[in-house]
Amino acid sequence: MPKIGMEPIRRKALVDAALKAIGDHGSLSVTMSEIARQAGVSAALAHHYFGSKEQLLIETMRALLRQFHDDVVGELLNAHTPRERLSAIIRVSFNASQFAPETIAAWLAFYVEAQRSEETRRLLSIYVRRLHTNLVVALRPLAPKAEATRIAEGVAAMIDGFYIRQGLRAAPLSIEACIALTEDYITSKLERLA
Amino acid sequence: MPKIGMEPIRRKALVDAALKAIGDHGSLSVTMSEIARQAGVSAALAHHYFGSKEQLLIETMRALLRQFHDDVVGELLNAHTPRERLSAIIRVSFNASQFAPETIAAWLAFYVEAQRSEETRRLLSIYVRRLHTNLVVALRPLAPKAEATRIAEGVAAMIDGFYIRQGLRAAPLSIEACIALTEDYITSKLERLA
DNA sequence: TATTTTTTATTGATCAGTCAATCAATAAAA
DNA sequence: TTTTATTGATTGACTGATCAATAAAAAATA
Repeated sequence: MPKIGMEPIRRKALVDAALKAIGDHGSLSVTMSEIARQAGVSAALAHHYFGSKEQLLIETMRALLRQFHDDVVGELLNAHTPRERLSAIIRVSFNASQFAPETIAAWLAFYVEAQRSEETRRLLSIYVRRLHTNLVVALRPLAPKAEATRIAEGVAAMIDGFYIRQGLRAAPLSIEACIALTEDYITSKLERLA
Repeated sequence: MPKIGMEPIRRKALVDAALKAIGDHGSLSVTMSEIARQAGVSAALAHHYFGSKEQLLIETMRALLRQFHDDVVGELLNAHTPRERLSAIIRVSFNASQFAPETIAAWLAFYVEAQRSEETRRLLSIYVRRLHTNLVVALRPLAPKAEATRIAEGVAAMIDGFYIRQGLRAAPLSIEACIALTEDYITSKLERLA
């Protein structure tokens, strides 16, 4: 019983379903059928709206990126000092939605996919650059440019590192511990400048 | 023209080929045929010696782990002060063979595989624990236990973070820069204790 | 020593299963 | 009547795994 205007609804449902499926499965080698079933539609419909599996996965990745970006922007609104801005960025990186096992699995899977897919690499690079820029801008009032850049690189690596380690349920570091260690890194580096 | 005693030769060739194929392909979804071709044998032979693709991949991962471990042990022999030991560990993490694109791709792929495969997760956990232990042992003379642990966690995350970022050929940080930033993190943290 | 038997090495052919993609068909809305 | 929504059925390609067949080396036996 087809109702009109389903396209955006189905697209969103399929992207959400893809994320869920990737998370459950722990990799991008999920089938269109799995995703479609999760979304409550047929695999044919998924192809109808996205053309190909690759395209659906890229849209999923875009959604992940957008989610992160929105979270950052939201948190930055309430941050008024440079240090608060740094904390906001860190907090978002480790907040519950980003740190959910399925989200982590998806990010990891996309990192791997970036080895092969130009488009995925391009999208991940955007994330990397945005994070870097945000960090440098927040650090700029607290450190000279060269130093701000280097701290930003260290922080970014630390965030990604904690992130992938969380993927192995083996390194039992709490969210709070990850945040504390990252904050502490910044503090240590800034203190040395004073 | 079968010669006797081929088993160890073929096993090694196949594991090397798997690593190469994974590196080229950028993921674990390589076919047995690809791996076998790379090793110059038939796919049937690969099955003959390893039983299954999964087993071959696990052996490949083991080889990667062993290589890393051997490198660490080798470097630690020449390191006599605590700080030298730390530098040795860092140097190995970023040395050319570990930082080769195909090696990085393989590590990344295994991180993803760990989401699904118990055995892979177990192996990766060994790497994580070993690295942690090595770092803590080296740090112990320089910092109280609790602090040593925390620095070790930060360093480990940083290493892994730089690592996966290297996978995206987008974040152009040289090996030397990664080493310098990691060393610098340790220095900053230790200075604060003095 | 000459022979037969067993073990090891190796592959081409093939099976059985999976999966992305396509398409024709159906039906409700416009 | 055209457009939008939807699916079941099917196709075509791929792939992990198996197996029978071949041949050389080694071991056993005569």
